Amino acid sequence: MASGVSIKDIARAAGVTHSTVSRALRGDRRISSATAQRIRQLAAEMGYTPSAVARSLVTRRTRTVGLVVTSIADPFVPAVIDGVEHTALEAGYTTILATSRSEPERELSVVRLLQERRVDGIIITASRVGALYAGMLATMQVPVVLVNNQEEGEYLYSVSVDDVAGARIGVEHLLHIGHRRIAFIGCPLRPSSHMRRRQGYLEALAKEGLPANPGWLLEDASIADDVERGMLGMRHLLSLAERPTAVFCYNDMTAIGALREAQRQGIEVPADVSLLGFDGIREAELVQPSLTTLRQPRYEMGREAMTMLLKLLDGQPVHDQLFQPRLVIGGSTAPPRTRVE
Amino acid sequence: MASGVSIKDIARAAGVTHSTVSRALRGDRRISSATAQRIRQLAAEMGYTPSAVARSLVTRRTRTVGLVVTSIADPFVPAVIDGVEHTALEAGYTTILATSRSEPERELSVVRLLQERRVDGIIITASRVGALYAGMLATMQVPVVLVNNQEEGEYLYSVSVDDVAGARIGVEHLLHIGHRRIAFIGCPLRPSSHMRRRQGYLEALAKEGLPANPGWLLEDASIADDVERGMLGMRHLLSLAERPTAVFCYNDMTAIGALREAQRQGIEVPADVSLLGFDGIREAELVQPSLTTLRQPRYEMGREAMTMLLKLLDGQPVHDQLFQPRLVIGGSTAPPRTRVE
DNA sequence: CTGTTAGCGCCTTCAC
DNA sequence: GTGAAGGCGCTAACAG
Repeated sequence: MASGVSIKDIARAAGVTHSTVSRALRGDRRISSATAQRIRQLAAEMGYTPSAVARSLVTRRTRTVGLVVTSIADPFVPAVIDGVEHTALEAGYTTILATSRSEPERELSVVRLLQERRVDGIIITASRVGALYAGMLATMQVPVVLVNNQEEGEYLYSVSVDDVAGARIGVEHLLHIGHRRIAFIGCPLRPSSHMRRRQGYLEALAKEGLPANPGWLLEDASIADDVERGMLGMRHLLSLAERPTAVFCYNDMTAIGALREAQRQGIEVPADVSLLGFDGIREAELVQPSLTTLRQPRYEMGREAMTMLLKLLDGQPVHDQLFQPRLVIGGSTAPPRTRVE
Repeated sequence: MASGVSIKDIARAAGVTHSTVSRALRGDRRISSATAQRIRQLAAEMGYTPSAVARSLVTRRTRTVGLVVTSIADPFVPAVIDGVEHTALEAGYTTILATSRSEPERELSVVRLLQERRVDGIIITASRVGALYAGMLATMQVPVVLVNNQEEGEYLYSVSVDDVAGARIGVEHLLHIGHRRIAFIGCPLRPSSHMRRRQGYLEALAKEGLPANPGWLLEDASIADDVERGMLGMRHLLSLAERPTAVFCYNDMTAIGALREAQRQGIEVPADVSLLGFDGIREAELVQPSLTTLRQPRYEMGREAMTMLLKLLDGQPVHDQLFQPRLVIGGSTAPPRTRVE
């Protein structure tokens, strides 16, 4: 800890009480501008730095929020952090960062740590135990906002992307340019968005009167790494007698894996097979061809989560926010080479 | 803030003093295991969560470190955060994250904020005002560790990558495969590493007896965005009567910009011009062709910075660490098509 | 306008 | 083995 000098020291030097110093330093109108001036001067000279921990003890607010993310290596995460951190700082709040590595126990222990730190509120992205917080909210008096909660069930405040609509719009695009044989490489390890994107995929097919081919619906829960799951998924699809002409991938990193595998086998994208991603991460623009994808407004979602938290801390009512993803057309989708039926 | 229950409440319920509770909860051997057991039981039932802020006030340690980064959008940053955060958590420390946006004033105000929070130590990446902390270290009693400090001058503890050696090795690789006309697109906005990479570049040329062509040494301080500076730099180089056959770019994002511009003009990489990056970020592997680059062990550098901080907090002596970047050969470099002289 | 007093939740001698 | 008392640095009534 720092700067041994406290308001008492300043008080002594100024010949006043520590409460006078406290007031002067915080700009209380009741202090004569003369003494206030003198005190501020002294504080600066003596190198005084107020102690947020002492203040927090008495005000019972730390002006600190906890931000729990799965992993900073997940390309989805950084922009969310950015949105949260900027909004927090603007409001004079500090952000404590913690990673859960997508492990439920770790997520809980990290939340406990944040409680001890007496954060005023908590934001959790891709929580796998979101429902728990509804109950905990009673005991722990801090509000929790979930971003893209990954567990079905009751929970309180949330900011999410509309997975169903996104998937539907994306698959509709594929249908629109002529595809009829469309596969889906999912990610059951993120149960909530997996099911929702799957649903949007099925809805789009159904609307077109197309039956879902179960052999084209990949739901492998054994592979955590997105790129690898995309590669293996693609390898499987390409080995089928009846190949799809387009593949909707759970997210961009999965699509990148699929792309890599296709190119490795000399399959051309999009000429031989079209690829659709989800997320709109920077990497999607860098690969060749660039990915057609559904962009999540990640920065804005981070901002909104923090804004929501600020409202909750202010006692204002809030309602859940559902963000619409936007279709970004890249080079990975094109009409199928051979029209089927 | 949370959980109204304090050790006093537990004391009352257990029929002992709050000091007994304090001891029992922290496993003081002097408390009979019977009462200790009872107290722990009670604490759990009552949903007690110790207050780190109250504890910090008396112990004068927060077990918290501040981590200042330029921007989380900088692809260099996330892995460093990861290394710091993991190491911190292992040691029971919490990480407060703050971004400086590479603005010196903002960096300083953020550091002040961290001081108020009474963090035990601070880690700053790519600081532009590193030297200041040497002086401040006297007043503020918290140690500061700099990662890739971007300002020449006196400072205390640091973890850096060996820019000179990295640049030299990279350019030697270009020379080795036959290039003689090698340009450099620098980044004067990061003064320290710019100068060092420039130096390594010049040293490698000199060792080969090659004069440095000033027209091939680009030092534009007016463009902050790496990709854009790479694009414009490349455009300029391609417009020259005497074109280079290879370009060493300050970092990978700059190289990606250069690559994009070359491809836009129908110039083939590496056939027409070779490209060398620096950093070894994930994006370098995704572009076509993948970049030849110098990989910085970013995660390890984050770990080392935090480890160093822990030692400092423990009163142990530390010495600066210089990490060696590793040459990663990708598809962006090849022998020049036409041998010159 | 300024001083007095109390207490936030916890740790820590010093007694018993 | 446990209690009593004091204080970490600050804010917040309540007096004057």
